[in-house]
Amino acid sequence: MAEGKTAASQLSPTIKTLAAHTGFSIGTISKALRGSPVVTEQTREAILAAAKDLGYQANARGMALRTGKTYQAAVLMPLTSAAGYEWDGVEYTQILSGISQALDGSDYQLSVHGYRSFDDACAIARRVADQKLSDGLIFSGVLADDARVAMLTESGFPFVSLGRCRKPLVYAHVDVDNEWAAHAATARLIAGGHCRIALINADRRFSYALDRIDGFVRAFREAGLEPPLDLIAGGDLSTRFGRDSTLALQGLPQPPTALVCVNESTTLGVLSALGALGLRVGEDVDVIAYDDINVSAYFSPPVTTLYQPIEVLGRRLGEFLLRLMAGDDAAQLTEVFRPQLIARQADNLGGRLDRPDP
Amino acid sequence: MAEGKTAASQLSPTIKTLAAHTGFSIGTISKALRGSPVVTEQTREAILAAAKDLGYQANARGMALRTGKTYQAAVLMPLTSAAGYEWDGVEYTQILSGISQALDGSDYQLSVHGYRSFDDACAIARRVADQKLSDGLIFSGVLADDARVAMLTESGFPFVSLGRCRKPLVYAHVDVDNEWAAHAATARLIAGGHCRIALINADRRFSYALDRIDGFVRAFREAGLEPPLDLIAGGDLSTRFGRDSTLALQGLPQPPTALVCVNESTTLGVLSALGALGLRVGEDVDVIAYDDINVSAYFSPPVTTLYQPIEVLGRRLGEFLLRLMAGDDAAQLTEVFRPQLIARQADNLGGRLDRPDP
DNA sequence: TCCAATAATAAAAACGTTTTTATTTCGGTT
DNA sequence: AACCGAAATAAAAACGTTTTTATTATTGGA
Repeated sequence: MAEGKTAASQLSPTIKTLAAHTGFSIGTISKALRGSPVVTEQTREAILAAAKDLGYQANARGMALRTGKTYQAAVLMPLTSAAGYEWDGVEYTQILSGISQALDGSDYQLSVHGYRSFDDACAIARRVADQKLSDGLIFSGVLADDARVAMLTESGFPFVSLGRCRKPLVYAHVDVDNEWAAHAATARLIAGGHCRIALINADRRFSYALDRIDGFVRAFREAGLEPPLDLIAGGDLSTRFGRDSTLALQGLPQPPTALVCVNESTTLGVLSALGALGLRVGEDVDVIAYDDINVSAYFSPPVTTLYQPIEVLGRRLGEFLLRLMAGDDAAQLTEVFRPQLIARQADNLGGRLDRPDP
Repeated sequence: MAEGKTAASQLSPTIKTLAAHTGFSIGTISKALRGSPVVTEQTREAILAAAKDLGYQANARGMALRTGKTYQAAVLMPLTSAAGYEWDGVEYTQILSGISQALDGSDYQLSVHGYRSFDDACAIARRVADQKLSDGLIFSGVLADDARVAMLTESGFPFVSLGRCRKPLVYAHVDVDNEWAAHAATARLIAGGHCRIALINADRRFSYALDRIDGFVRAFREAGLEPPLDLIAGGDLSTRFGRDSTLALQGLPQPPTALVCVNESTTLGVLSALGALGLRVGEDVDVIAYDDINVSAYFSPPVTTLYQPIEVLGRRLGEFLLRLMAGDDAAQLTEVFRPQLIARQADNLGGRLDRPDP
């Protein structure tokens, strides 16, 4: 009974609604909205006014179908399903937060793909690129020889990685200067009089784990010492790993007198193990940690850290991806952050570090 | 020069490609793929074989445009931009992990929308629903009177909340039995001989903060005691808040002898403050904490917790949303989890709790 | 005064689906 | 033998855009 128009006006307005209201054709409407120079200023204004009036919002699916774009920015996120590893990957909240902020003003939506293993991550990356599930991709946990980086670089699919692989490929990335940081931490401990220093590290297949070993080794070499390679532990970055590896290391004939920890999750496990062994941090043992979620200040005692606000990295990841999708050159979109050393009491060995050199 | 077919075969195959290969019309192809009963078993098989052969994958954008669905499940995620609050919201990694797992086999993609304030969250929820940016929505941090719940319930947009509001509305939700948990923790401490018990709680506008106060108060009432309302602190759930509020409480004329902490982030701050004041946890002061990321076991000393694997809640959120989007009744999609008390040494007050009753 | 060139807009096609409507085929009735 | 109904499939329309092509109106020049 009621004419169609009435019913239609209930639904969200389309470009056709605008056409009916303004009297222009849908093509003209589209051009006006996209800012094409072929429409008169006067027409554009009329159309924009009508669009505002009716609360017109372009239908993302229509655009997506026609243009082939998805207006999605995808992130690969590690799933932490195992019980006891709940703290694993907590930094992802920060990363996603940063990316989300970067994408905020843009036309892009943030979509998250969970993966269970590296192979899983590769398969998903391939699927995203092949099926064009998104217009760009962000991921972390880069291996020294990372299949995702290789594959996506070759196919030209836009992506930004948090971390660098060890192949001479050109691609957009954000990273922390892990070699520098490990060197700084180790050198500081060596200066404090330590020579049995442990490195609680990630698994060696990760590129950043190798970087850290490099920095660790360099600090010893520069001091004229042989690096204690037996004190390098590699594993998942869980609290449990931090605890277990510390217990194992302290059971050695020549246990470490200081530890460099690769993130705060493991650091908590390290502190827990040291406490259980009756070792006082800052007196019996020194600890320096990588700081990813800025919580080390609250450990007892507070731990000296290399701090890098990870959310800032996340924001940069998002910014880079936007620029990449806008056509910028990947070679220009790289940044390596150098973390900041925040000295707290726990690596001071009872004030020894402050003691003037003899 | 080369015929069009060759070029087309490079791109991902569409329903038209299948039509050309099998000789059927695109309508029949579509019906066969969707499992419509009108096509012969024989044709279906032929079509399915061809689809497999060519690696056909339905184009999500085409489907989306035609059906009006988006095949997106959206999650509202709080952004934690302030420096010093990096640990805020770390549990979101777990939540997203759980949701992602639930969505894994489905046709739905997980998309994340960050928000900066409650009003922001409301605005985004409204936009998602109005513009149909997704087919369903998940969010947490429910207020006692939550505009999102009210708005979405009224509009009929599918959503699942982590937490319940205090209005008599029917909607899908997952929650923790916070009243029970606060009661359990408080009663345990009262049984241990405490009567000056503090509750380090979230802001009172959150529904779950009120639930916890209810349980806290009930435990005192049941013991014939007046609840110490002056010892209820409310704030953001940061580590800093845990520390600051503990320092403030311990400065009172009659400071608390025990604390119930509302999550692990604040707990770390509480422990940090107690350590700074020279108070030994488990001897001078007792602590029971809500356990959200299962890290309390590594605190020094380990803290007794009410443990609920939050990833399980996340998975249930995803499952409920899928069923809701499939047309299930929201009234049936509710679940309240009761956390598990994991007794550790730190709420024992030097063994007092284990002492047989006189 | 007329033509060509230009500007502005309209019309049509296309993206890849699903769904509705139309057509064909075939076995069974009358 | 003509017809009917059902079954299977084909054809067409539609979702909301963008882009290409076509049309109309306007201007300037000879």
